[in-house]
Amino acid sequence: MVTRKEVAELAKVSEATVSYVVNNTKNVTPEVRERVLAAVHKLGYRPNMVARSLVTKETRHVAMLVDNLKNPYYCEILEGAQSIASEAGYIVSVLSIDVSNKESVMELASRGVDGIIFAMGSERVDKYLKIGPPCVYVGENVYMNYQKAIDDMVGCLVEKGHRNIAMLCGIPLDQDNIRYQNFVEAVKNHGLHLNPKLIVDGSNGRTDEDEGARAMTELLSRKEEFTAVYALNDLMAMGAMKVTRETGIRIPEDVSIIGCDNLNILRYLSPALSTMDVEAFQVGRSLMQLLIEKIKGEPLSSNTIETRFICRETVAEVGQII
Amino acid sequence: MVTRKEVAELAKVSEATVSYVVNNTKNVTPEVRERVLAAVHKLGYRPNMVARSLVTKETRHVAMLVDNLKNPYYCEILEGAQSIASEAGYIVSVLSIDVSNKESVMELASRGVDGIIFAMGSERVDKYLKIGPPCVYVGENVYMNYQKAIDDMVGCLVEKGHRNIAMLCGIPLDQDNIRYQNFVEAVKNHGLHLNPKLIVDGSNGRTDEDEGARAMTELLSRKEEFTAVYALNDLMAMGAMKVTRETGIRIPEDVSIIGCDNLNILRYLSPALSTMDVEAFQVGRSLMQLLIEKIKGEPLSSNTIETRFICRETVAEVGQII
DNA sequence: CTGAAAGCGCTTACAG
DNA sequence: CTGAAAGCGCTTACAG
Repeated sequence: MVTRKEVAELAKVSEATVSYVVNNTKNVTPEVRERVLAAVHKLGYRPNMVARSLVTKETRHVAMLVDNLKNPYYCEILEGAQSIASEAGYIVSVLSIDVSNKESVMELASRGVDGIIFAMGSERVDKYLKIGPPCVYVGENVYMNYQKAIDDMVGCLVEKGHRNIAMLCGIPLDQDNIRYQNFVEAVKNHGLHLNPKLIVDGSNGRTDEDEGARAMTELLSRKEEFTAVYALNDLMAMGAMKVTRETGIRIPEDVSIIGCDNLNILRYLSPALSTMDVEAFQVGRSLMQLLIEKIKGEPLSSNTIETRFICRETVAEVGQII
Repeated sequence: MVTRKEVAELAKVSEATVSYVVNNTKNVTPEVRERVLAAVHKLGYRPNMVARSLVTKETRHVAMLVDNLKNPYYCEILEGAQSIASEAGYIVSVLSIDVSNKESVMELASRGVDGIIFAMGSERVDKYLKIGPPCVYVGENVYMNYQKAIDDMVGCLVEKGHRNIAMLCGIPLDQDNIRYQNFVEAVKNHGLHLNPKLIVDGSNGRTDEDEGARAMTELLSRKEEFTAVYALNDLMAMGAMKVTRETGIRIPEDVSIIGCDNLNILRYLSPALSTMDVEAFQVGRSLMQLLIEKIKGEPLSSNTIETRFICRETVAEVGQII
């Protein structure tokens, strides 16, 4: 790499002056400016960001923590975040984290990341982490309002004659499982009785297809009556669909299934999965935007994303005989 | 952040000694060592990686460039790369790049990344880029041998009576489109005639569902006879399936469809897409492994990944009436 | 308008 | 075994 020193020598100015014109941070006479620019161009000089970071204390590098990178939902959030980041000169690294690992957060801090996006819906880390870079949390700084979508979903099911709706929870109930709470609320709102045996709690904190399959298997083994299943997210719903089909139960004739996230891929499933749109790309944008504000020390605003129930082919009238 | 200086003061040693024990890089008497460690622990000291990088010239940060982050295939590669990276103390950032953009590679260089993984199957960048960090390329350093899988695929189709097999190419033919070349070879090997009108070239370099839909539409508009379609990757195959279904053509009764990548998600499609397994996770691991070797200046070995045709429900006998 | 100098937090010969 | 000192490539008051 060519350094500032070489540019200074070629342009016959001091190293400081090179910085001044490169960063456009001080008035410089046009002639000097031109000389420096010419030298920069000729040598192909680019400032060493590591050195710059050491003095400015900012790396323009943020991290995004997810619990399952394979979930396309996170890819969309990431793309959203990157769209804002690249405009602002930031770069974002995604890391898969098993648990909310204090150690790995500390390592990120020592790497000098300017901020961290917690994209997984888990508990906060910076509460017991006084130091460390600014953080934003999905569910907190960007709040996703599932209540209306879940209300609509339950309403739609009730209208079609469903009374016994199961839920595959994924995230354990002892953690903040907003979607579960919203579901309980929605069930009440529609005058249904909530049968606790139709609620399958999460086990290992995973929320992927395998967990969906596991939870569905568990649900079936309970021998309770149900005509609809709401899974925490689309991946779990897909796992549940697989188990359901393999058991010989028809979708949607025998059981209706609903997911959440509105993954792009769903449009290619058959039957097409009913779900809730959560505008993941927009969530990513908002998270990054808020993080940048927080980094700059601006008063932290927060953002609410509305979600929306999308009824597709996996939902049908109860008792419909085909 | 607490600095080395504070640790030195608390432990009553020089700053150099702190480095020596933290990095375990020189013999230090046990007593001194203990004193330093105690101070480190008490203060919660972590070395500032930015400062360290400035002198060691390594950031243990690598970048991975992809053309479509939404393709789960890249997520698997990324996970593979990260599994090796985290063991070796590296962190990897993914960046979506529209074209093989020299400018963005230069920016990564000025950020001090230690290396770059080119995961998209596009042309090399470092050929006309003398400076810049070490790079590894999928298709070059990790070579994916599609020939056998594609041979098997064509063989399987021929056996089922197919004679006119179309291909949706995605990557333009003027770039290195290995899978297209392998396909041409395989068609020859099985004594078939290659009808150029059944080859749909890529348009914009995209290789996603939309491009698959576009290419399939284009293929149908040509009014040529065909009974099978091989798409560059699973995403394109899914786009093609959608268009096919919407046109009222049945899969696989009227047309067989084959993709490539063996995305996890395929197991949940119906009919299940035939594809080729490319061991994306393993590809990621190999890429990262090779990159680390290259960074260390070790003689660069290369790696071949074998692929394998997987016949599922989207392939059927030709002319089969149901 | 320009530059000499201090300093960012580290590593690592080198001398004691 | 320990530490004083130079240096990594920058930014930025400060003085001229």
